[in-house]
Amino acid sequence: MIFSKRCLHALRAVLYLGVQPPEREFVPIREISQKLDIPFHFLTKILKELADQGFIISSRGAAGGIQLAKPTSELNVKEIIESIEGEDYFSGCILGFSKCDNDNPCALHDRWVAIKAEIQMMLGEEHLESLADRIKTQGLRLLEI
Amino acid sequence: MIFSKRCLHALRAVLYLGVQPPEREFVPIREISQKLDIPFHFLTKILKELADQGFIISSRGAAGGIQLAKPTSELNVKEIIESIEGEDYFSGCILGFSKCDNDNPCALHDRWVAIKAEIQMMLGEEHLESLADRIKTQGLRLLEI
DNA sequence: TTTAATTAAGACAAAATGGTCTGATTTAAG
DNA sequence: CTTAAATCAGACCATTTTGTCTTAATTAAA
Ligand code: FES
Ligand code: FES
Repeated sequence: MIFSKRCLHALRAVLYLGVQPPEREFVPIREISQKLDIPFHFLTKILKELADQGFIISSRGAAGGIQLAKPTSELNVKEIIESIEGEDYFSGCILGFSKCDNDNPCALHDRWVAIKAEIQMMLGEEHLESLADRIKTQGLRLLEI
Repeated sequence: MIFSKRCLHALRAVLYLGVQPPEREFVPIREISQKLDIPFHFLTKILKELADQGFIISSRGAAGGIQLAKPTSELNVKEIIESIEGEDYFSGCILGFSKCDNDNPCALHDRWVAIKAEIQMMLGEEHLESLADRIKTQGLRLLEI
């Protein structure tokens, strides 16, 4: 699998927020946990990271929960992934060398940089808005991992 | 990182075999372990898997070691990876759903299947021969992880 | 036939990842 | 002010991955 569980849980949680009707304010983590079948306390920790990174806002207490920090059009998928997996997640060498380096390439370097560029472009273009839109209008799946 | 350590160690070990002069027969695992800085016993276990899968041949005893089971032109990178990571490693859903399914796609499905196809094509085309060739003629790196 | 060099096997340990639990803190509302 | 509902904090546990160690089996060559 390409992404860690933490990252997948994070992505699916923000997607869940993205498909909520705009009038909804704070969504309890318990609800997300139940609807997406993600362990509650685990999810809480993951979402705290997203809050620290400024992707979501959280509010304690009754009527509390979490909420997207920006409009879905400004929430980028690549950025969310990198905030969980690490900044240079998409820049590594496919053969695992410490740095993917034009000046010291591995045997798959040329081919891999081309594909990496496409992946980065793809994820860099995708915002929560487009994903949430597709989920809502085409009924794409969000449940079951 | 995309591939597990086990997979990276396996790939680098067979690459090491691939760049050996053709007259060399069995190469001791200890040599590979030292040259590539891979833990010996760990590497032994990984290579046993490759031997069981028919990619390499091993011989015990003095003057023993391992050897590619076929000409480098017949050893495919994708197959080696799949033998370590699992057959369906390159067919999963990017959002971690249980199956990447045209009939029940996720919000990134269309874009991801396109990129997956490129990755599979790329790795399916690459044989040990081409990689070993590049390493030898262009001095590409094989050391340091 | 002995010895040295090698892989094979499997128990074990360490580290990373994934997950659980309890209690403290905060907040809205009765 | 009290209570209920929520996040926050951190210790803890479980599983998977990675790595270590010891011993057995095998083989070529002295
Ligand atoms: S150095 Fe390996 S992919 Fe660039
Ligand atoms: S269903 Fe998610 S990538 Fe195909």
